[in-house]
Amino acid sequence: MQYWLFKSEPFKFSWDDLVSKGKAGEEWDGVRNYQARNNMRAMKVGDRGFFYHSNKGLEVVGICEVCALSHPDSTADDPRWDCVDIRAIAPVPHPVTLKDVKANENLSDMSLVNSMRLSVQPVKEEEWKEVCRMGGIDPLTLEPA
DNA sequence: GCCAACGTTGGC
DNA sequence: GCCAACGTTGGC
Repeated sequence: MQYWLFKSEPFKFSWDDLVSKGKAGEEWDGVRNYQARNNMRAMKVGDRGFFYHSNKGLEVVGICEVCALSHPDSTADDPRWDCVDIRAIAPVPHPVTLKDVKANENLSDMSLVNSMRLSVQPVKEEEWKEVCRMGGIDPLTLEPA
């Protein structure tokens, strides 16, 4: 399994919006950046991702799961844009802020810090565990820890 | 709301 | 294929 991070501006599409979509999840459309698209093309069903609120909040608020492989973005009129579908699987009990991430030396290589503008990012397994720990969630059971 | 960073576009 | 202009992202 691989790990990822999805950024969204909460006033456009928030964690609560994703939760309200339930098991069916939501097409992660609108991405018009090659690197982000390539990341989505590399995803497999069952891969997990952090859901991060950009602009407002600036924190990891939930954990989601890829529930459909990349496919053409239904909102794009250009066939080069693909996207996956994701669904919410667990909230993060104590949202992990960008400030917290920046302050943690173990996370100094995270894309969130170094590739600020990339909206769909890979997350290393150690980073995944560390952010889960900070957020008070067990990375295996997804129960509060 | 500002502006730095950075990706994309398009003229040459 | 270079690079200036431009648009967008996203933290502050």
